[in-house]
Amino acid sequence: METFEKIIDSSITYLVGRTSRSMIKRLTNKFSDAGFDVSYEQWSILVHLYRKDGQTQQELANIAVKDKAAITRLLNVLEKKNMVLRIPDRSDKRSKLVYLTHKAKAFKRDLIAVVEELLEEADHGVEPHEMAQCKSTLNKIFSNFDRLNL
Amino acid sequence: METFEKIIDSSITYLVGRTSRSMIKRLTNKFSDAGFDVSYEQWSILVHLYRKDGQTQQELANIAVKDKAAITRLLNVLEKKNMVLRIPDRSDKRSKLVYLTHKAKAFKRDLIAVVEELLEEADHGVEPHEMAQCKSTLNKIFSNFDRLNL
DNA sequence: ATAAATTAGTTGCATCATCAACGATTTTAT
DNA sequence: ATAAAATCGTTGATGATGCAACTAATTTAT
Repeated sequence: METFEKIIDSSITYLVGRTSRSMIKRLTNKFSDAGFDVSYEQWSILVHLYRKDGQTQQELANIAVKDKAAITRLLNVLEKKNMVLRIPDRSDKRSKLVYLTHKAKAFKRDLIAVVEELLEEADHGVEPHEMAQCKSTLNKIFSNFDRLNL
Repeated sequence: METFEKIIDSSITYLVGRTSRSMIKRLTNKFSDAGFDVSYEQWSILVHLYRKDGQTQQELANIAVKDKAAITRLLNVLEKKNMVLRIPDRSDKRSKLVYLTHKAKAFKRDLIAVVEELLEEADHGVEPHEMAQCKSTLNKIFSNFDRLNL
C-alpha cells in the first residue's frame, strides 16, 4: 500500500530518526571502547564548554537544544564525575556559570579525536558535495519545525 | 576555532539529532492538538500494525529499530489504552501476536492524516529532488553505522 | 533421544527527556 | 517606588531507552 511507503520507510521522519539513533549508538560504543565513561548526552554538553567555558545553564540549554531541566540533570551527573563545576554568577544571582574541571580539559583532545573518527565513518561512500547538500537540506527542515514549535 | 565548527554546528551528528528532535516534538504536539493521546513512540508501533496487523513483538522490534524490552513496555502502555491486544501464538508458545483493537483502527485515518500534514511541513522550501537526495544520503549514512554497530 | 544452543518476551537497573510547578532574583511598566 | 512580568535553576511526575539476566519454549546437533 503506497500510503505506508510514504509515511514509514521513505519518510524523512523515519530516516532521520533511525540515522540519529545509529550514530548515537556508535558514538556511545566508541567512547566506551576508548576507555571514556562519557555518554553521548554528556558529550553534547562538554563540547559546548570546550568551545566556550563558563556558560550559564540556560545558554547551554539553548545551544544544545534541550530542556533546561535536562541540563540540570546532565550537569548533576557531570559534577559527580568531576567533569564540571557550577559557580554562582556574581552579577546575576539567579544564574550559575558552568566550568570545565582540569580532568575534563585533559580529556578534550582524545574525546574530539573519537568524534572526528565517527564523522569520517559517516562519510564512507558519500561525496563531500553530497554531504554538504544533505546538511543544507537538514538545516532547512530543522528551521521549518523549529519555527512551528515556536 | 575551526575544529568546533566541524564537530558541532556543521557536523552531521548534530544536524541529524536536532532535526529528529524537532520533528518528534512537532508530531507530539500535532497529535495532542488533534485530540489524540498518542506519543510519537506509540505511533511508531501503531503504524507498523496499520500496515500489517498481527505481528510478533520481535518483528515489531526489528522493523521499528528498537530494543525488544522497549517494545514490551510500549505495548504495555498501548494495551492499557485499549489500542492493542496480545494474543499468544498457537504455533509457537514463546511468541505473542499483536493486534489492533477497534478503537485503534478507528483512529487510523486521522492519525495518518496528521502525519501526512507533518511531512508536508517538512517540505517547505525544499524541492522534491532535493528531498529525495537528502533521503538517499541519510540511507547511506545509516547503513554505514548500522554495519559498524553490527 | 536428549543435551546444548537459540529464541521470545519480561523484568531490574541505570540513564535520559519533557512538562509543569515552584522559589529566588531581576526586569519592566506604571 | 513598587507591583507585575519574566527569567534562572531545581524538583517531581511520567514516559522512554538500552543492556543484561532470567524463564519458558523451540531448534539444532550429536
